[in-house]
This record gives sequence, structure tokens and C-alpha cells, in this order.
Amino acid sequence: MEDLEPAVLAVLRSLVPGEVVTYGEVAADAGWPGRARAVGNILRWTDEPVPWWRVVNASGRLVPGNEQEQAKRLRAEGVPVVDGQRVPLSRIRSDSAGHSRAAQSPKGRSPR
DNA sequence: CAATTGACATGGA
DNA sequence: ATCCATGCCAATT
Repeated sequence: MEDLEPAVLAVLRSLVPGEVVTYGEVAADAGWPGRARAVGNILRWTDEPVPWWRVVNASGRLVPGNEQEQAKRLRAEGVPVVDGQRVPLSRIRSDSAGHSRAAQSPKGRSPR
């Protein structure tokens, strides 16, 4: 599981201003399909300088308890926030702020 | 070791 | 569009 931490951090660091991804997306990108929950757990306790505000759930909903903070930061990054608590995924899946985002699982990584 | 909880995902009501 | 139910994984109690 800790193997996931550095992987997730790397993915988040790879993100670009204006880029928003879902937990499942990050998990899959890190090489762990289905570990979306674990990702969220990490962002919760990790003290690393990870842009957790660029991570939202599959529904486009911001983080519970910090939605205001998220919305504020996202808005500052150029991400259109709706109602100050939601993000239109319609624009996120496919195009990411003008950068290529397609990493697919490099190899079978599931020692479990 | 079993039950519960949670910054998730998907689908149906 | 929102809420509820089920599944999946990991951490806590």
C-alpha cells in the first residue's frame, strides 16, 4: 500500500494547472485500478505537498469538509467550479488543459 | 478475527 | 439532478 503513496504523489505532481482528475483516475494512472479509496485515504493524512485540490470524485464533487477550499483553489487554477462545490467533468475527461494525459497501466502491478 | 467506517465508483430509483 | 444500495480496498475499533 505504501507503494501506492509515491506512485500517487508522482501522478499528482505530473498534473498541470487546470488539470483535474478523479480518485479512480489517479489510482489507475498510478498502476492500481480499483484502489481509488486508498488514494483518498492517503491524500487525507499525507503531509506531502501534493495538490489534493486537483483531485475530485467521479461525480465531479469536491472534497467533503473542504469544498470551499477546493473550489477556491480550483478557480484560481482556471478550473470552472459550479455552485462552488462541483466541477464539470465533461471538460476534464479527454482534454486536460492542453497536455497529453494517457498513461495506462505500464505493467501488471498487483502483488496482492 | 469480525464488524465498522471512509476525501470512491457505478447503477438504479 | 439527488439519494440509496452494492461492490471494492484499506485502515480502525
